[in-house]
Parts: sequence; structure tokens; C-alpha cells
Amino acid sequence: MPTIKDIAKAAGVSPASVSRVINNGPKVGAKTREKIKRIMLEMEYQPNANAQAINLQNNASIGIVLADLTDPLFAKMAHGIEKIAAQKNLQIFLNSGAFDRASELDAIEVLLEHRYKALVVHSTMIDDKTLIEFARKVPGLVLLNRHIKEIESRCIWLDDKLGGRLMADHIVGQGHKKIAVIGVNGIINNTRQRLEGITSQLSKYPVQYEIEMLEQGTATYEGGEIAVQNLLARGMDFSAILAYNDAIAVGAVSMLKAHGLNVPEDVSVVGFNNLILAQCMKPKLTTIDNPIEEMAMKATELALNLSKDSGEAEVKYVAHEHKYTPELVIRQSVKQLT
Amino acid sequence: MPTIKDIAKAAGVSPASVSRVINNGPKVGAKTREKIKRIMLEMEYQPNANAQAINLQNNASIGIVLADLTDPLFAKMAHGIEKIAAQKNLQIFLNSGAFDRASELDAIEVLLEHRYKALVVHSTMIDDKTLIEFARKVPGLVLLNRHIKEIESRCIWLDDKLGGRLMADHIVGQGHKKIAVIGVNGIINNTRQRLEGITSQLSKYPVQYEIEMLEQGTATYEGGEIAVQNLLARGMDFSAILAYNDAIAVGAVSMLKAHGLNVPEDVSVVGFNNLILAQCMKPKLTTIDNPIEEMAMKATELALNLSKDSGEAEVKYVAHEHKYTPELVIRQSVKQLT
DNA sequence: TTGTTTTGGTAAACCGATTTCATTCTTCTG
DNA sequence: CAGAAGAATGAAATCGGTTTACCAAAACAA
Repeated sequence: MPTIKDIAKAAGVSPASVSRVINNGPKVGAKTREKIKRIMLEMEYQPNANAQAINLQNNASIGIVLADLTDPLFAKMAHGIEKIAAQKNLQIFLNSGAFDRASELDAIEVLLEHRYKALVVHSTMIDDKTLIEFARKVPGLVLLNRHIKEIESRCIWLDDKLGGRLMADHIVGQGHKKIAVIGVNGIINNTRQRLEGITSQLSKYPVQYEIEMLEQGTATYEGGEIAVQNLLARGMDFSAILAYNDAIAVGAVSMLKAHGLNVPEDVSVVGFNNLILAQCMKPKLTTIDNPIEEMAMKATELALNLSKDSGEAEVKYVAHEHKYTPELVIRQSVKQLT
Repeated sequence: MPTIKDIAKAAGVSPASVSRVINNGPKVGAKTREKIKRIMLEMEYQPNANAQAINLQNNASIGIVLADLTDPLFAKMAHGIEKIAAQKNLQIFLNSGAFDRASELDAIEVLLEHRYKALVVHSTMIDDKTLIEFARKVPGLVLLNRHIKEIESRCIWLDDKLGGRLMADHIVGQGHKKIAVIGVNGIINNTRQRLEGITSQLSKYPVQYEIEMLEQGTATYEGGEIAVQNLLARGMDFSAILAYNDAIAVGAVSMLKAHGLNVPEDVSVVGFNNLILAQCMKPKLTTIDNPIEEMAMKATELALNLSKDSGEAEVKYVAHEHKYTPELVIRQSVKQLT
């Protein structure tokens, strides 16, 4: 693999000139420039990005950390980030593989070692304190889908409490009085917030409710099945289920069916996130729309802004532009009780 | 951000010693080593991966290029690659954003410029010739989910023709005689192969069939809806649909329903890929299982093997280990006609 | 004690670029 | 045509590390 020196030698010029040609710099005569270009092509020269990065001192691409790509919600995040990157003609480097705290940390570290300046991080396993530390150290780091009070100007998050309220209001509004909630354990605030939104709202009404908690990492189709099985095994009597996300909701529907319970005739179900899944299934799922793609785009823009010479144009922080609002999407999985 | 020299100065040693400590090298006394470690910690030293890469001449991480992360099939690929990477304690750098030929090329170039040696590429828009070129130039490059004859030792692919045959056989075996096929246009062999598998098999039976071709990029839920709409608009009379993938199948089911046609009572539908989606929907989708995750894992291992000093242990090529076999998964979306 | 290893450590070259500064070659002005 | 300004070019320093070659001190053997 030829280096800049090989090119220089072959062209009978100095490495400096070659460098200038590579970067479309000035100070190179027209014929010399052409000659160098030709030779670079001939020798299939490819600049060494590592060597360039070491000089330029900053890595133009965007680094991103996502938890688990197989979750469609996260895939949507990736897509949002990509959109902005493509629009600004930047490359993104996704460092995933984050199944646990250690690998999430690792992913961030690696990105930092490569000196990516703009970082969009979606972390579900790292504690607040550690993230605050990172944020302080790296000006271009933005947290996506997470809210940490101390650094909220660096977060883009969803109003999960409101999301929970919307679910509760809707289901109560449809006349339900016995409600099962399928939640998820997790260190992240948004799981708690969402649950709190639900429960605090439910307690305002004369209704019964019970919560089935899933372990973190089981916020999946299978998790939904298990949860319903547990609820039924406990002999709980309910006419509605509020699920932490769409996948759980779909799993719940399936398990209900297996027990001879139809949705929405016998049991109503509400999901969360409004993924494609929710539209595809039968019955179409009533759920909460989560504008995650938009959030991802915003996070990316924010990270890019923050990363460039933060000294100059200090990005102003407007709270309501960082907190996104979920919306109820009514479909067919909730039945009105009379 | 402190450099190795700052650490050296602070510790009163030479940069060489610090480097050795970083790399756990020999020739450093126990107390000196401890002292350097302590200072590195104190000063929050973080090695510059770019500088390291420039010396080490090879980038240990795995570079991967995927087309569109929002497609769950591709997400499964990413997951397979991650698994191997995690197992070998390697980082992956995913460079996506490939919506067209240019950006796919760009993604590969960027990875090469960063001197990633092991590359797993899932390209849908780049022509064979260009990819062959790349493969020749980069020993550690492996193509995932694509078969190019000339470099098949560097490909991991699915037997798409067989997949098509399985679909055709099943649907004919269930007594169907009027069959609609929803295919996709594309430069990639596997779309053609799959279609050819279907049609060549169908022609062996006394059945009628018609093909509805989607444009590349519409192999989605919406694409399925449109395709069914077109078929119905053309007045085609069919009792079964073979879809290029599950998303199309689900879209088709939805549009059929909208026209008062039930699945499988009025029309049977077969999908392809066996994504979660296929299990979740009602009726559960009969489809073809695509072991894409396994394939992704294999591709990653292959890329890693090929990338390390190919001179020595030339990886042997065993065709049947590179070609994967799809399997029919019978669920509820196909009705037996009598 | 002297000679031989072994161990711990440094100075300096190098990796593949970029960039500053000085120099040479053109070209323009008066 | 002399002198000045401007354009083209190269030598060398630099970026943040790694590694080789070499040396000094300590440990060991005889």
C-alpha cells in the first residue's frame, strides 16, 4: 500500500505537494497537480485516515453507541442519526455490542480513544454518575433517550411520565376498572418514569391495578408471554393490560389468545413506541407514539454543534426542545366497556 | 488531553517506558510500572487509537457495512457479527448509511482508509465487478448475503433458488393452482435466484402464475400493500401469494383484508426470512427460515481468518460451508385446497 | 575478584500524514 | 531591465505513539 512518500518519489515532488493535492490545498501548480493526481490513481493511493486523524486532531465522523440493534426501536435511532450524517456528508461509526455495563463502557472508551468529537450515546446499563463524568469530559457527547437531571442540556429524552399518563387516561376513559401493568426493571429513569406516570394517574381513579415486573432485558415478545402467564397464574382478574412496549404487548396478545382470551373482546391491550409491528398485527395495536427518530436526529445535530469549538458558539439550551412528547395512537386493541 | 510524553515527564521516565506499560510490555521494573500506572490514572490518560493504529499498521477491530439498519433482517446480521466480535473481544465499527451505490462505496472506502483489515460487507447496490475488485485488493473482505461466482470463497450466501423452490413446492402441494408472486427488482443475484427458484419450479406443475415486480427499496410493508392493490386492480384471480419477504407478506395480508379477503381462508400467503414479525402476526405466517444470523457469524469468522497474515494459514474454502440452506416453516397462513 | 548475563531503561528512528517557514522561480510594475 | 510581489515548491518540525539499538546497573557464576 503506497504512502504519500511513494507517490512523491514517483512524481518527483515532495510529500508536501502530494499532501496539498490530497486536501485540495493551494500552492500547487496546475500541471504538477495533474501529474500527482494521475500517479495517485495509477498507484491506487489511499490516504491513511489514522495518520490524518493524528494531525487534524479531530475526527470528523460521528461516533455512536447503541445498545442492541435487534430492537427495532434502536434501529430507528440509528436511522435518524444516519439521516443527519448523510445530510451533512459525514460518516458514522457505530460501536455497538453493548449487552452489559462493561461493554457499553468499552464502546464509549473506544470511541474516545479514536478521538471522535461528536458522540451520540444510547446507554441503558451505565449509571448516571459515570455518564455525568463522561459528559463533563467530552463536550460533544449527547445522551439519547435518557434524562439525567444534572446534564439535561446534553440529553434528548421522551416525556415518559406523560406517556404513562396517556395510557392510564385512555384505558380508564374506556371504562376499564381492573388493569394489569407490565413494567420492566431497570436502572434507567425512563422505565421508572413511565411506570410512575401510569400508577400515579391510575390512583386518581377508582380502579384496581396490579403490576407485573419483568427483568431488564426481557422487554420482548417472550417477556410479554411470560408476564401474561404469571398474571393468569396468580389468578389476577383484569380487563386491560398496559405494556411497557409494543413487543411485550404483542407477546401478551399471543399468550392471551393461547388461553382463549381474545383482544380486544375479552382483554384490551395498550403498547408503547408505535413500531411497525403495532400496525401490522391483528388487531392493530393501540399504542403510544414515540418520536424516537426525530429525537435521534436532534441528538445528532446537538452533538455536532457541541463538538465544534464549543468555546465560540455556545449552544443555547432550551428545555422544551430537548424533551419530546409522546402521543396516543388509537387503533383496535382497546374495547370500550359500557 | 495528556499525551504519552506528558505522562513520561510527570513520571520522570522516557516515553518508551510509558508505551511499554500501556502495552504490558517487558523491560519495565515493578515499581516504575506502578508509578507510571498511577500517574496515567491521575492524569486520566487515554491512548490515542489513531496514533497507535499508524504504528501497528493494522486495525484490530472489525469493519462492517450494512445497507439499512431499519430492516430487521439486517439488524439480525449486525447481531450475528456482534456475537463473534464480543466473543473474541473485538470492537466492531459499523459504517452504514448505505442507501445508494455511492454511499455504499463511500462506506467501504472509509473503512479501508482507516485500515480495517477484517471487513464484512453487505452490499445491495454495488455491482459484481466493483466488488470483485475490492475483494482482490483487500484480503480480509467478506461479502455477506451475496454470491458472486468469481469470488465465492469470499462470500457467505443463502441458497435462494432452493428457497424459491421450497415456497413453490409447498403451495402447489397444498393444492393451489393460481398463484401470485411478489418479487423485487434489484441488481443482486439473490433476488433473481429466488424468483427463478419459484418460477422454474412452478412451471413443472400445471398451475397459473403471475409476477408482480416491486421496485428495489420497496421490499417493505407498504410495498406489499401496493403489490396486492396492483394485482387486484389488474383483475388477477389467485388463491395464493408468494412474497419476497415477510414484510411484504404482512403488507399483503393487510391489504387483502382491506378488500374483504381473509388469510388463509380466501388467500394463502407465504413469506420469506422468518423474522419475529412472522410469528407475531395473525395468522402466524408460513415462511422460509433464513439462517442469516448464523451466516453473519460465519462471515465474521471468515473475515478475521482471512485478514491475519493470509500468507501463512491459507483458509481452505469448502463450498457447502459457505452456502446456507433455507427451510420451510409451516404456520397458519396457508390453507389446503381440496 | 573478574567476567558474563540479565534486567531496566533511554535516545532516536519511524509510522503516514500535515503544516510552517524558507527558498526558488515567475510574473508584473515602473 | 531592475526590483518587487506573488506563486510554486521543498526541508524539516510535528502529531502521538511504537520499536530498535544501545547502554548502565544489578545479579550471577566461577
